[in-house]
Amino acid sequence: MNIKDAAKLTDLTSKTIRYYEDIGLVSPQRHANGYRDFDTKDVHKLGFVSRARALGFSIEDCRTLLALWEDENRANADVRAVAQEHLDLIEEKIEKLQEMRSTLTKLVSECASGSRSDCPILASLSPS
Amino acid sequence: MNIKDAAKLTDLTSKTIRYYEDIGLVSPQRHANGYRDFDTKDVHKLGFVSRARALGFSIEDCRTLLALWEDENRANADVRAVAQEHLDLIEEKIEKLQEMRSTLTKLVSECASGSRSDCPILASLSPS
DNA sequence: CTTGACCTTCCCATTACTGGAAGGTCTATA
DNA sequence: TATAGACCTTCCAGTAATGGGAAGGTCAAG
Repeated sequence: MNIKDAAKLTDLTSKTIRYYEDIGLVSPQRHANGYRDFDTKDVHKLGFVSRARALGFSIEDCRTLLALWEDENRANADVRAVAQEHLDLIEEKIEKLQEMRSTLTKLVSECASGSRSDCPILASLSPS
Repeated sequence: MNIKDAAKLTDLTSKTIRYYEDIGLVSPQRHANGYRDFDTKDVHKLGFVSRARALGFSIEDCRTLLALWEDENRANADVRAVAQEHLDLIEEKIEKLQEMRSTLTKLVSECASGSRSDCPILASLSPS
């Protein structure tokens, strides 16, 4: 299967798939003309990575998860550890963003309601 | 004032300040020996940017906000618009992250509780 | 006069791609 | 058979916002 078809099946772009080959996530065969030839296994791997990325896993996490996926003797705990670590990162990001949101929401609403000429948003950013 | 002192006053690093000069956010004078010389106004600008960055504003947002800050005739609505747009972005990110969190939390807990050999996390990433 | 803490510029690395140029290949149609 | 256009290839550069580190200049203290 050519790259575009593989891309369609995995919700990736051809560009991205080439990049994934560059960094060693997949290694499709080549046709005589040099075109990449993706088999079922390649497509499954790409789909796996695509879904993991959609859950926010980093490429390196994906690499690890792929290896675990292909490892008959893996321990579930190893997979769980990767996911848990990622989850912790997500929690952190959410908290940080919620803090920003809280501050900004307040400033924006103050700025909206006041008809005065000084802007609460700029004021909060200005040196005290 | 030398760069390190400006950095300390603004919670930035010297590296970051040099970068901000590169991209035109500040333009400190130079001493005869070539060292940057930050005056009060430079430091205020850097502090402004530092605080805006801490609220998640992009560098380009910071550039816009700085310009508005220095514009005597600015309209509050302009500032509010920048902040509101940023706020919308933050909301989006939070929602996306919360979705990821919800999915991952479920998978991790399933993986933790089950003593079976198939891993729910890997299973959810595998091709259907 | 030397040490160590600064300062400078410059270039490379990061993350996960995306865009584009230059050129080769395949297939269908005129 | 010629050609259009839809693919494919590689390679190079750019993104955001820094961080790391090399190579070298400067300054103040002891």
